[in-house]
Amino acid sequence: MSIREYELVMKSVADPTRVRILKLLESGEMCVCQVVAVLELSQSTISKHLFLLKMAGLVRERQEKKWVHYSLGGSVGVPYARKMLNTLKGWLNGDPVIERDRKREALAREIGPAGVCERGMTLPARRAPACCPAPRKVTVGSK
Amino acid sequence: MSIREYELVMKSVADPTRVRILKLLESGEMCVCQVVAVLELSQSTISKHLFLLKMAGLVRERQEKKWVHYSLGGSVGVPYARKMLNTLKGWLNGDPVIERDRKREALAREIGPAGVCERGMTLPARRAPACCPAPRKVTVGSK
DNA sequence: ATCTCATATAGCCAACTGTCAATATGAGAG
DNA sequence: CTCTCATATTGACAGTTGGCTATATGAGAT
Repeated sequence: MSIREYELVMKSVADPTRVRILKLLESGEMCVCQVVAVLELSQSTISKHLFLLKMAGLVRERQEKKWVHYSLGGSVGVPYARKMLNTLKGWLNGDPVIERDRKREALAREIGPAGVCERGMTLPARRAPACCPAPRKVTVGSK
Repeated sequence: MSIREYELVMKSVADPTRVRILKLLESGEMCVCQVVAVLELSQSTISKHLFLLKMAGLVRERQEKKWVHYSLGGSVGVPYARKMLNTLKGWLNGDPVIERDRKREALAREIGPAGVCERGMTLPARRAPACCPAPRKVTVGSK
């Protein structure tokens, strides 16, 4: 309702990294390590972005076993958030960055949180054949 | 279409000052001096914001006499911009800041661009009685 | 051609933002 | 209880942003 709340939501969705996260979550919840693996940003960076999205009422969190899963549609009572999430579903679907993320997302969902974490929050090079070892960890989580 | 264009539009509308300008323009075009008078920010600040809004395809400009008038709905071919302008029409209408701006906007429209500029881009204290002199210019344009 | 004045641009500065490496936290497993 | 490990937090740093003052620009008026 207030311009302050509006600003919180809009600034949250305006950032490229955060909108990439939101687009990932459109097809279902993901754990932090999966998001890290897909976007190839540091774990602390992803964690901070998820915190901001949560503050804006755009995502909610759920703990299961050792993983924290995030999903779309946080607290009710944030009308701007829900409206923007809905609008976003129809946007950016043709964007090359988003499409690349989607492919990597499919991989991350295939091998699951445990699989991703075993590999040090990275993804297998190509379709997961459930055989390939993790890459030699020269600089883990780099780039 | 691209995430870059998306970012341009969304960052533009996410700023409180710029959304205030957009809300002003919802009831019709205004010249720069009128926007300055209503928002009580420096002329250069307003000018810069209008430039950014124009770049994002959210506003267009039109010169008439010595004044430049800005209005909503810039270039076609920026789908995000049009969609956001439409969405914004239903938002923030109850916000105290926006409501205050609306009252001042009415004053600015009453006296017109010429009237506003004669007063050094300020507004009369209350309903314009077409008589009151401009305030002594101690520090013009200051808060 | 010159002057005026509304607007645009340039330059500056403090505050904010996004990223990473390093470290702290805390729930599950043993 | 202790250890492990996924996630959160901290601190540092570069880049961006939004505001201002001062100055440039350029179309109308004279």
